[in-house]
Amino acid sequence: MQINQLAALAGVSPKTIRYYEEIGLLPAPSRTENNYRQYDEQDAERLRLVAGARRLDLSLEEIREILDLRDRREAPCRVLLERLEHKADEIAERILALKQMERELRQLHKLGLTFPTDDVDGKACVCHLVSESSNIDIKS
Amino acid sequence: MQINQLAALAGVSPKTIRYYEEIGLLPAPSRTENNYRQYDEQDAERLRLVAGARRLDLSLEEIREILDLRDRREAPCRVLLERLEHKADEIAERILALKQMERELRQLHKLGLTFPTDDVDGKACVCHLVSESSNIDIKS
DNA sequence: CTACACCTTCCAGTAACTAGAATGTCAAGA
DNA sequence: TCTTGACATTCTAGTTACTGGAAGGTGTAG
Repeated sequence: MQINQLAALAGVSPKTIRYYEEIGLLPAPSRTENNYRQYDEQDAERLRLVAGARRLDLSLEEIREILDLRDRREAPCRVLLERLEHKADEIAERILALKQMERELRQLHKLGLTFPTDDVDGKACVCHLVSESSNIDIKS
Repeated sequence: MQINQLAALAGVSPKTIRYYEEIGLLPAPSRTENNYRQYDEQDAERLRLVAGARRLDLSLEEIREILDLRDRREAPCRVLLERLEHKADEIAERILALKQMERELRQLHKLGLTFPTDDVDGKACVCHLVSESSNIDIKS
């Protein structure tokens, strides 16, 4: 199959596939006589693993590790399982941080609404609040 | 004050300050006779606004808009206020997406635990689950 | 005199692609 | 037969917001 077809199958762009090949994540495939890349089901499976892992937000480096294990015929399952859990923990943390940030933004917004919106220089302006935002204590 | 001092004041690195200057976010400051950058309180205030906004995850382009308004003596508060709200909405969305992803990862992990961990080729391996993860229906 | 801590510029690299230019190949329709 | 369109190829460069490092100048303390 050609690159476009493989791309559709895995849900990525052809550019992405060439990129993965360039960085050595995917092996260089055979070519037809007109120099088109030629893929088979095995390539598709490998790419699906990559794309699936990407969708789960694993980094290309993490994915490379997993593929390397697989290429050395060591079962990557244990490692993959670990990564999955680790990633979930990371995401949970990220969620907490984002929640905190959302709270701050909403607070700042609410506070800013009570301020005049045409005071360029004065202190009574949301700009000033933002400048100082690292120092604002936000309760609740 | 010198660049290091300004950096400490605003909570960013000197490199970052030079970078901001390079892309025109901060004006080129005056120099001492030995070519060191020389900053004053006004510079500090501007950088604090930038740093504060960055901490709230506004992009440099968004910040540039706000600064441009201010430089044209138009009060940027309204725009900034809008941006804050918009950013908060964006973050809320992102949180939802991440929560979904966390759920998926945990599900996958749990499911993977019930599979053998030494099956490189077989379908009964978490690797295979990941390959197919886009197709898995995750309830709850 | 020599560390040491500052400062300067410039070049390169990060992650994971994406955009675009210039060119080649192939099948179908007028 | 010609041309149009949809594929394919390679290459370069851009994205975001910095960070790291090299190579060198400056200023102060011991």
